[in-house]
Amino acid sequence: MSSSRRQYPFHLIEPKWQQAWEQQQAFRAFNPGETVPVGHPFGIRHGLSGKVADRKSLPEKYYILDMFPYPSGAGLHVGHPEGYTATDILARYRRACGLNVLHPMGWDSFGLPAEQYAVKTGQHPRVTTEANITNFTRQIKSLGFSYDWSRELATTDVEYFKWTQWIFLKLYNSWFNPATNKAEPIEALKFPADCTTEEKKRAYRDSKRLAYVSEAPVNWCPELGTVLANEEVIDGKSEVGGFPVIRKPMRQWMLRITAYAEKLLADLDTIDWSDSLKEMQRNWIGRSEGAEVTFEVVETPNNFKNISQSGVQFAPPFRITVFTTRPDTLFGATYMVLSPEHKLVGVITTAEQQQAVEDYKKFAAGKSDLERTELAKEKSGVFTGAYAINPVNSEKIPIWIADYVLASYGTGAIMAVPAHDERDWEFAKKFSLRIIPVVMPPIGWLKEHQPDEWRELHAKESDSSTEESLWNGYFKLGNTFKAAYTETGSAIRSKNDEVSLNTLPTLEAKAKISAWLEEKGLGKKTINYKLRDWLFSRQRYWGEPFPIIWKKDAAGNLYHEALPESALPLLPPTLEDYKPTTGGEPPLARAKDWLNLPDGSVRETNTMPQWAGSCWYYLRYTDAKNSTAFVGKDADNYWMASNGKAAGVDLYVGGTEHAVLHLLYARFWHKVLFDLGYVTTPEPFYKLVNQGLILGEDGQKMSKSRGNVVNPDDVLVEYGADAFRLYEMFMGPLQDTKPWNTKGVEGVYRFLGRAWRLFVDEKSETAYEQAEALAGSFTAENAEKHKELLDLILLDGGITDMDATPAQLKTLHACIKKVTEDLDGMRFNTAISAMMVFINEAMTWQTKPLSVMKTFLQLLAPFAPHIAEELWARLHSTFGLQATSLAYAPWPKYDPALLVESEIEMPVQVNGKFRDTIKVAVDADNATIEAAAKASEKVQVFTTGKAIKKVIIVPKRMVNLIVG
RNA sequence: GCCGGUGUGGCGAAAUGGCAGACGCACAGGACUUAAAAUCCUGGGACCCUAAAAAGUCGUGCGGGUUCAAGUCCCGCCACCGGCACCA
Repeated sequence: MSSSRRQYPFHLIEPKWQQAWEQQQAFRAFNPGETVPVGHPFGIRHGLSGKVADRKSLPEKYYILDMFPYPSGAGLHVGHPEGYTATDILARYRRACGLNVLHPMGWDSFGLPAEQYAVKTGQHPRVTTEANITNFTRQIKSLGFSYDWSRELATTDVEYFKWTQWIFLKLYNSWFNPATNKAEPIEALKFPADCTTEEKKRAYRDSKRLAYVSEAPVNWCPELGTVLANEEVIDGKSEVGGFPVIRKPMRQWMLRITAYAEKLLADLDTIDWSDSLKEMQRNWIGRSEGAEVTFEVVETPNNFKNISQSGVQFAPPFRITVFTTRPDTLFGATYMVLSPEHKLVGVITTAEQQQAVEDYKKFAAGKSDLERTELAKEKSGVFTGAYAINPVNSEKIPIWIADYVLASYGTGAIMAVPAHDERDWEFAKKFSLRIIPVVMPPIGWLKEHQPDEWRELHAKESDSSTEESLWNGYFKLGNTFKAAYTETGSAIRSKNDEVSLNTLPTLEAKAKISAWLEEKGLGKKTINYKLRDWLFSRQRYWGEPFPIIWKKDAAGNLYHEALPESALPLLPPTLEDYKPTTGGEPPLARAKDWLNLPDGSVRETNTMPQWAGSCWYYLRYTDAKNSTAFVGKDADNYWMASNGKAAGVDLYVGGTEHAVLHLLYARFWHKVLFDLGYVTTPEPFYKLVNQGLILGEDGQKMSKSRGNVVNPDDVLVEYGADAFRLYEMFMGPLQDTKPWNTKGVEGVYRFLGRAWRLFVDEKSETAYEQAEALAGSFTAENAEKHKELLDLILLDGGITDMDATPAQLKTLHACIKKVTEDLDGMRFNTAISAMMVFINEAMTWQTKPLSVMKTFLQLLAPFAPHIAEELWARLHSTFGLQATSLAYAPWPKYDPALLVESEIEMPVQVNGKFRDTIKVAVDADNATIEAAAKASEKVQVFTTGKAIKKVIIVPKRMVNLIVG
């Protein structure tokens, strides 16, 4: 900590204004139907003081949102305020522009750390969570953000998670109707004819619900004691903590997000997000178009064991359906591969291969996800002993199993075309399977991969040979590919009695064979997605309990049933022991009283993941106190409804880490709520910006272990909130990754000091300092006294009520223009540099016009609101003006006429090289400009004795003389 | 491997196809001071020449191209960052 003198008394100014804003509720946003208190600055600005704000009288809305933080014990990190400052600047700017700005903050407060702390100490997670929220609130408030704190929420609030549970019930009680392409209530779903019993009806509905129970291999993390969603597993390790994750079959709740794959993908085109983020979501959804093709398995004397699986009897003939994106290569399919988990494996395997197949299945099942990725280089698999018939050429092809075919994608089975697929190629090479090329590559491909063959062919052929004749020669010589050719090309050797693909380019070949397959009932066009359903239950204590109970039917089988809405909120039980169990039994199961209901049914003991609460918090902010609905119609209509192009949240700022987690989940929930008619827009976040990572001073990612973490509290003590805010924005473009530099904070701090000294009287400041020294350092107790001291500082006599000179006006209006345009484009760093330019210029003025200085404070206010408010208030009282709130003062407009120069400098080039500048009248004609350029001595050095061949004049820009 | 992004002084960074390096940091020199800090003023891409300057040459990851003119547009590479990764 330096002992240097403060640039200005930010330690008095900042608490003073934060308190004033809070008392006045200055940044409260008003909903339609609310009464605007008399004297509220918003009401004064918009003529609504003391009136009920109906939708027509309210100005246009602007909803600007931060990703709410998880209130960790470590407190605020410098990365949090980066996004928060950006949104705060824009919120303040839009307010000044006259919009009704909704800018809320809250807490994503369910989560693992509080629970782990509870396991260690026995302290209830609610206690630590509340303490952390208190600390976060203090830190965030000390930065002077203009949040509407009346809308604060926490996902752990009973009044909040009641509605999270309510939305879950909506998911549970809905299904996706492909005919109408939207979610509908499950009661409206018609039963098929064979649903004759209650059990069958129940099973049918359960198979359609958007929230359903599935018994399948899931991601189990033993260290965390819970299952995880696919999105939470990175390279076989948990996203939180980096612990190993294994596959384990468990009964879990799933959300049918795959029903929305197409909408989630298509609607990306309607929203304004960065390309990279949209691309991440597109990749995650992973749409691919192709066809399903059915192959019949050949019956041999020693295969086809008559086995029943999950109660379903299997009987021949057996058919295997595969998914392929290249149906045009079907003639090149020389074998098939099933995933080891494929349900037909046990049925078709021959006696001879029985043991090998069993061993391989065990081997594959024993691999963790991590091992599977690491071993990906080497293909493995075994022959089942069975064969299938290729439907296009009746060839008998062997059926293998291999773990490079995934059970969870497509149909869990493939046709292998080794000539045209990298993976099939490797597998075929390893196990000496046939390779038949059926797509003709460009001849250049042969030159690259098989130069010897290429030379041989070229030697034989004439110059006029076509690629086709070269390839014909190639195959005639008995050559075959030495690598897989996976691109498109013309089909070859793809012909049977009914259909020929030969000579067709890939796209047409695909269409032709698909049509033929469809006609024959052998296949159909299909679209597949990589996206899997969302695993939605966790074996944890600190999460929303599911509003579900389990009952037994007449046969003694368990079935689930939803609680009625009237039973909400369903509170979790109090526990002594929050520990997860090793077997995957949730901690809630320990609470026997809570678990067992009088009628013999039991409660669901899993809880929802942390993402549940963050899936809809942005909706709750619009109507945070509503006790009869998760959000009221009017509130949703006003804050989320379409206005021109924008819909939903107008601007959402947060980190990239949520690209395929929160941002995908929230879009999914929103679309369901939209389909069911509860919200008015199909997308929640119209525009989204990712702030870049702030690195440590050493250029490395900030982390405790590296010891390079910057604590905002420390920066605030030394430089104040305004300097902190300004620095975070001055570092560089918001979206960029950039390193922290404490010297840089000093730079903007000095800028604020220069701005301060432009206004205040140096002598009175000295008097204040002496008084402050006597009064002792600033504490909460002597805050009032210090505030009085602050009043000792008087304005500088250099500010006068005179007219501004044209030069001064020009400086000011250039600044207004730049700052306004940069705010619209979210270029905060260059906006700040424009204000620095203004201050550097204003420092040279003998006298400073009041009007100019007032306007400058308005420009500064969104960035450094405390110092701006203080100086604004002082200017008004000193000059006896009516005190108004700076926060709602109308944003200044620049006058283009003032920026017009009478004389301008133009660069002169000779042969494209800059040589001199000339001064000409702004409206000078080309002849005058040319003459002035030629008259320049520096230019003449390069033109004398040479002919000027051409003169290029771009008015108001430059002159270029071309000499020969 | 595939997709997306980024490459500009010692550092963070600016530049509607038109004077590259605004603004800030660090640095150097000066003023003020007994001294320091703070503040204020001045300087600055590299090279070459010079006592100093002027003038000149080169310069936005590398190689080409379009253009009177390219950091900016086009083609081909390289490096780094982020995401996905046996998805048929």
